[in-house]
Amino acid sequence: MVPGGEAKLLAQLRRGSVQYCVLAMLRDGERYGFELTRELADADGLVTSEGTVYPLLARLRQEGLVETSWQESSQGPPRRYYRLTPDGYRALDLFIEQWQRFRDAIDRLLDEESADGRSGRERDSDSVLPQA
Amino acid sequence: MVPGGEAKLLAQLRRGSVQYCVLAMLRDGERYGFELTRELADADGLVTSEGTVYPLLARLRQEGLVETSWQESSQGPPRRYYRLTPDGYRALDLFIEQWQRFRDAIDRLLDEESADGRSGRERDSDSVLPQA
DNA sequence: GGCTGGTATCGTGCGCCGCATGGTACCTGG
DNA sequence: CCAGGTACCATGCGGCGCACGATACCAGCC
Repeated sequence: MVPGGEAKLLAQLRRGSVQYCVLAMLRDGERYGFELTRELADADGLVTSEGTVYPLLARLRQEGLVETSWQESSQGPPRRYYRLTPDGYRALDLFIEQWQRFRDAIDRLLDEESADGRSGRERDSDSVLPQA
Repeated sequence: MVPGGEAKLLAQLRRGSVQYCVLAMLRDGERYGFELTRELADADGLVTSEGTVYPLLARLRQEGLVETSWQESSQGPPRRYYRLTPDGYRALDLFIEQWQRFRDAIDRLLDEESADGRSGRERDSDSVLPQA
């Protein structure tokens, strides 16, 4: 079991959800890329980086889910602010619905099997039982 | 918004979790591929197909997370049964831990932003205030 | 015998997206 | 003038879900 295998595991898990996390973060007002990156990086279990966020934002823009505007900053280079379009809101709502179903499906599967719910499986009795 | 966009959305979401669902299903006894495929297909929010499951099982075998044995069936071709190895159990436990953190992170993000939870963001005060 | 349809296995190739890498530009402080 | 923080971006790789198609065994039917 390679150390850092968790990283790969999580990288796969994040697929398809990171972009909607960004949409969710834009729900109550506009933000800029660097800010979004920092917040995602801080969020427990969602360690991302600029290399993830910027290409992602470019895609969202191409798909018309967000709009942008440049605004000068008092310190540092100008920032590109992102805000949701109506399509963006719709996409987010759709995701939330799908996410809940997906999440519950996984939870159900993990719980059922772990919780000694072996009501009627034949279980051929040889069995390994690792004492981890 | 293309109809069937949900399918793509879910296909991405499933990434990195389907294989662990399979491991979870093998937790309490051995099963064969076709059976696993049907159960996953029936599970709400997890519509997969043989094209997903068989290559996945091959990978799990290569990585040593499952072992297999052929058993004849009273009707139809012989079946290849899969069961967890100790490494398989460990991988599953690791996933469950990571999954819960990930799941909670997403839930927190979706809830916070929707529930007007903007308690203490500094929000650099120069700026714009979009009246969305 | 041939034909259909269900059960069961497997291989190949595409597409998507997270991420590592590396590059540019602005501003401040030493 | 250079280091370091802020802010933006493009490119290419890798992994995995999935569509598609192939193979084989068995039962029923005419």
